[in-house]
Amino acid sequence: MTLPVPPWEQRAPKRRPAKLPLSREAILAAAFRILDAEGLDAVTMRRIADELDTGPASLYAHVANKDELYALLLDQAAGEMRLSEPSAEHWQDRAKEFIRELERVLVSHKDLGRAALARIPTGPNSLAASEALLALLRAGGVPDQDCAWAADILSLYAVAHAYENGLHLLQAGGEEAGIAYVAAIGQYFRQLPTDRFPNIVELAGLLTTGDGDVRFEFGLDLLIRGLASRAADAKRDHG
Amino acid sequence: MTLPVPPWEQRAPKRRPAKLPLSREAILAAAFRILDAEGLDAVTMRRIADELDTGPASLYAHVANKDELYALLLDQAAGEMRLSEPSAEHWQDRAKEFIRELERVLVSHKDLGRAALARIPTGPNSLAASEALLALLRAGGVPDQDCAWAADILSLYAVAHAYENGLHLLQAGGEEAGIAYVAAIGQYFRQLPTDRFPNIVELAGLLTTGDGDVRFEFGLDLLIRGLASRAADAKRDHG
DNA sequence: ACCTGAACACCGTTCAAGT
DNA sequence: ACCTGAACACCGTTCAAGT
Repeated sequence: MTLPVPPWEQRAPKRRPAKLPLSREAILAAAFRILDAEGLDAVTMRRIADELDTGPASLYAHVANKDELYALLLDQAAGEMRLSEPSAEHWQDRAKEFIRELERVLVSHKDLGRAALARIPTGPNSLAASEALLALLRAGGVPDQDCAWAADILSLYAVAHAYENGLHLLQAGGEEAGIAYVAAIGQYFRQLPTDRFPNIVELAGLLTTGDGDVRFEFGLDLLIRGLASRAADAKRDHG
Repeated sequence: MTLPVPPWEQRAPKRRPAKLPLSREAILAAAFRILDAEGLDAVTMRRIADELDTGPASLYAHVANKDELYALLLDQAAGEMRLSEPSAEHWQDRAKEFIRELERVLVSHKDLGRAALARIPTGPNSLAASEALLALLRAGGVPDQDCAWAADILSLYAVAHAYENGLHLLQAGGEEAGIAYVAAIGQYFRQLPTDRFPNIVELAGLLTTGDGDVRFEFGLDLLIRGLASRAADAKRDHG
C-alpha cells in the first residue's frame, strides 16, 4: 500500500539522482559510458553534455575541444593495459603479449582504436606503455633503431586491427552478425568470374576463414619473425 | 508521326554556361576535386552538391549514401594502381612494389586511406588489385592460407600508413610543417623524466628520425621477411 | 572560475512536390 | 526519371551574459 504524496511535496521526477559538479573526471566517465555502449561516433560533446544534464558549452571549461577529449579517452584506456617485465630470452613472446594487450584494451572500448589512428600519444599512460615496449625489445637485443621504429609499427598494427575488430563488433551488432557478414563476402568471392579473378575464386574459402584473433596472430607472427630475422642479421654482421 | 516529348526530356534553356547534367561520374569527379584539394573531411554531400550547383538531395538519385560514395572513390583510386606481373624469383620485390603502389595512390588522394579502413573492398578495381596481389604471392610459393591472410595484412598496412601519412601531409599544411611537428615531439621526449622513461629519453632521436618513406619501408621489410620465413618453414616441413 | 542560452555555421538524409 | 526546396535531427565551437 502506497500513501499518496501531498501536492506540496510533489516534485518534478528527477531522472538522475544527484547532479555532480562538472569536472574532467565526470566528463570522461560519461564519455566512456557512451563509448562502451554505442561506439565512438556517439561520443559527441552534445551527447556528453546531455548525459551530464548540462549544455555542450559547459564542457569547454574542462576540455579544450573534442580532439583533446579523444586523446584523454585514449590515455585513460592505455592505463588499463597490464604491462609485463622485460625478459631477454622471451622477448618475442613479451612483445606479442604487449601488442595483444593493446588490442584487447582498445577493442574492450568498441571502436576507440579509431581515435588512436594518426595520433602520436603523449599522455602519461601511453608514454608508460611505450616505455615498457621499448624496454621489452631492447632486452631482446633488437638494435636501437629497430626498437624505435618497431614500437611504432607494432602499435600501428594493434591499433588498426583494434579499429577494424571493434567496428565489426559494433556495426554488425555482435559477434554472430560479423561472422555472417564475412561468410556472405565469401559467397560473393566464390561467384566471381573465374577467368578474371581465378585466385580470389580459388582462395575464397581461405580469404574468409579465421576469426579476428587468428588473423591478428598471423600478422603478429609476421612482424615478430621479421624483427627477429633483422636482429639475427645485425648480430652476424656486427659480431 | 512524332511522339510527344516527355517533359523531363525537354531541355530547359541553360542560363548558366557550364552546368553539366548530374551523373555518378560528375559527382565522383567533383568529390575527387574536393578530396585532392582539402582532404576527406571536406568531401560532404553538401559540398559536392555546391560544387555541382545543386542541392544535396539531388545526389541521392545517383548514389545511395555517403558510405557508397566513399566506396566508389576508393575503387576509382584502386584503378590508378599500376600492377605488375607475378615472378617466382622476385616475389618479395613484387609484393613490396604492390604495397608501395597502394600506399602511393592513396596518399596521392590525401587522407583517402581513412575511407579504406574497416571496409572490405568489393569494387571491380579493388578486386583486380587483390587478384594481382594473390597471384604475386602464390607465384613465390607462399602457402595458400598465408597468401590469403597476407593479402589482408599487407593491404591493411598500406592503408593504415597511407592514412597517417596523408593526414600529416594535410593537417600540417605540407611536408615541412610535418617534419617540424615530429621534431617538436622529439624535443618533448628528450625532456621527459629520465627515471620514469629512460628508454624513451635515450631513444628520442631514433624515435623521431626517418621520414614517412623509410619508416614505411621498415615495416614492409618486417612483413615480407616474416612471410619468407614462414614460407621457408613450410617448405622444410612439407618437402 | 565556472556555467549557461543562444547563436553560427555546418552535417546526412528524407519526403512531398515539381518538371 | 530526375531534380528540387524545405525540413528533420543532428554536429563542434564561440560568445556575451550570468553567478
